[in-house]
Formats: sequence, C-alpha cells, structure tokens
Amino acid sequence: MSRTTQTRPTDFELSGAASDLESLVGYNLKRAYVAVQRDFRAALGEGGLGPRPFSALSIVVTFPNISQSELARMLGIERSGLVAIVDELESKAYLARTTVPDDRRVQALVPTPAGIAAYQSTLAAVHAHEDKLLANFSSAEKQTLMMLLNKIRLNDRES
Amino acid sequence: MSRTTQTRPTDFELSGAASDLESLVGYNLKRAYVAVQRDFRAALGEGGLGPRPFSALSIVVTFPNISQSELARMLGIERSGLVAIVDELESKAYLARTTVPDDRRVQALVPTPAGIAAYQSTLAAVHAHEDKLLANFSSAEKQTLMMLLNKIRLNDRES
DNA sequence: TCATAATTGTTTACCAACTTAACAATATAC
DNA sequence: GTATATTGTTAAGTTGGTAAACAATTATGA
Repeated sequence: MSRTTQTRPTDFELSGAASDLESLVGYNLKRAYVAVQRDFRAALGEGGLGPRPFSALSIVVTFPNISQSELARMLGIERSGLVAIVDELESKAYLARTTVPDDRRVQALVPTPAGIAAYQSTLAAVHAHEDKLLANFSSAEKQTLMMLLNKIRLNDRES
Repeated sequence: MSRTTQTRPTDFELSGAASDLESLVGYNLKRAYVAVQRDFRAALGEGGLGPRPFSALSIVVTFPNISQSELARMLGIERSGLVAIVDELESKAYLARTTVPDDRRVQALVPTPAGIAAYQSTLAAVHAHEDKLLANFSSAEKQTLMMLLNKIRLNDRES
C-alpha cells in the first residue's frame, strides 16, 4: 500500500501513537475538541442552534437582563463578535434587546418564553449528544475530565 | 457596578460556575483549548511555527517520505487544506517536496536538516510552554487528562 | 463645572483555519 | 482499454473569530 514511506503510519494512527504529538496536551486537546464539536453539529442538525448561540442563550436564560459586554466577558469573546450571535438569537425571537433607564448605553438581554423553551429542549439534545459520545466514560471519568479542563483555564486566568 | 442584572455573574465567573455550561464537557473542552492555543502562540512568538505547521513538521520528521494525502489523514484535515501548510514549511526550507519514481502523482515530503533542527528546538519550546501552563498538574494528572482526551477521539472513530 | 477618560453597542475590515468542488495528471481495476 | 480512483492543487466559500474606529452615553478628576 504505502511504498512511499519506510515506516507504516497507518498502523501508528490506529494504535494512537503517531509521533511526539501524541504526548502533547495541546494536540490531544485539539483533536478531542474537533471530534466533540463535529458531533455537536451532527446531533443538533441544520435547524438547531450552533454551539455559540447555545452558550450565549444559556447565560442569558440564567442571567436575564445581562448586558452584552458582560455576556461577552463570560463567554471569553470580544463584544464585537457577540453582535452577530445576539442578532441571530433575536431574529429567532429567543431573546430581546431592551433599553435600561439607568444606563442608556446598555441593551439588556432578556430571554423570551420561546427562547427559554428552545433553550431547554436544546439543552436536552446537547445532553443526549454528550451521553452518546461519552458512552464509555464513567461518571467519575467525566467529572475528572471536566475538573482537569477547568484547572487549565483557571491556571491561565492567574498568569 | 451591575445594576442591569439581578444576579451577579462576575461572582459566578470567578468561582467557575456560570450556568449549565460548566457541566458540559464540550464547553469546558473549548475553553481549555482556546486557553492552551493562545498560550502556545504567545510562547512561540511571531517568528515561530504555529500549531499546525508544527504538527505537520512533527509527522514529516517522524515519517520521512510521507505523502501529503497520508499526512492530511493523520492530521485529520483535508489534503487541500494541507497545501498551504506544506507551502509554508517548504518556503522556510524545513522540508522538500520530492518526486517518487514509483508513483508520479505523489510528492513525498522529506525534512531538511534545517527542518529537523527547527523541529527539535520548537518541540523544546512547546514542552516548556506546556510545562509552564500545566505547572500545577501532577504527571499523573497530565497522563489521565491525555488518556481521557484520547478516549473521546477513539470513541468517535468507532461510530 | 468642565474637560478628559472610560464604557457600550455597533460597523467595517481583516484574519485564520478550515471545507467543498472542480481539475489535470497519473495509476488501478475490471 | 475503458471506467474508476487517487494525488496534489486551485478557487471560492464558510466559520469564528480579532482589531480599530465610531457615536452615544456615563464616570472621573482638577
């Protein structure tokens, strides 16, 4: 099959040890992230929310009347990048931009009843997708994984 | 500070529990991935290789004479997307595209001595970056994390 | 009080990291 | 020997952002 290589990379690929890369956290993190993200989209289909609108809606449902700046900070993105996400959610009537008398600069985001309902059913679909994808994970493993992932982020926050 | 919210999201942010999102593997995975990737770029600076050329070079060094198609498969990307990466590495004279007599379609990739040297010093820099970023991880934790990340990918591979 | 600075939401322009579709050249299979 | 597949490549499009500038508004400090 592969005359062009002295070694046999496909064997390594199947066994999961391609090179130095396999021992790097960053590489494994990216590959896992890509796999999970692809499955997310496949599970939620064409009509469903993407990961980013879903995340944004989640926080708006949890913290109604949050400002866009605060939401952007919580999501870890620029507020200019949030505009399109909020536009999308607003166009689906999942939330509304409302003016705040105290501070006329901010547009407080409030979820609509339809938005709350859509969020809840999407959350259920997301849980189903993760349960399927992590079917061979014990709940201890899932918890360990999330603890370790969080530890990376908190570590980063400090420096 | 935040008259616009009933609750106090910043408190939750600091404590690390913003909403349902914090209990989702996908969300934590993404946040950790973004943090690690940003640190990678910061650590390797302007002149250094980005994550993708670095990964590609790693595999080429490990498997000299690999074809672009095989490399793309190992990296999990399309071969059209690999062209620019190989172009960059070739322009830096870290590898060469060589013709293969057996099959005149393929351009076997061979690392140059400069490429091998650059790879080794970059690998050292990447290890330093990961050691710094994961300073408060035990080696058991690192290993557990990579095992769990790999388990996600292998699980995905099956379905 | 008044000028300066900061913040909010937004637009615009950009960039990185892909994908899909098409293509010519070449190789393989029936 | 004709149909089919594969390789590397280009071109065009998409996604998920960032950075810079802006008007409107609010906060700060001399």
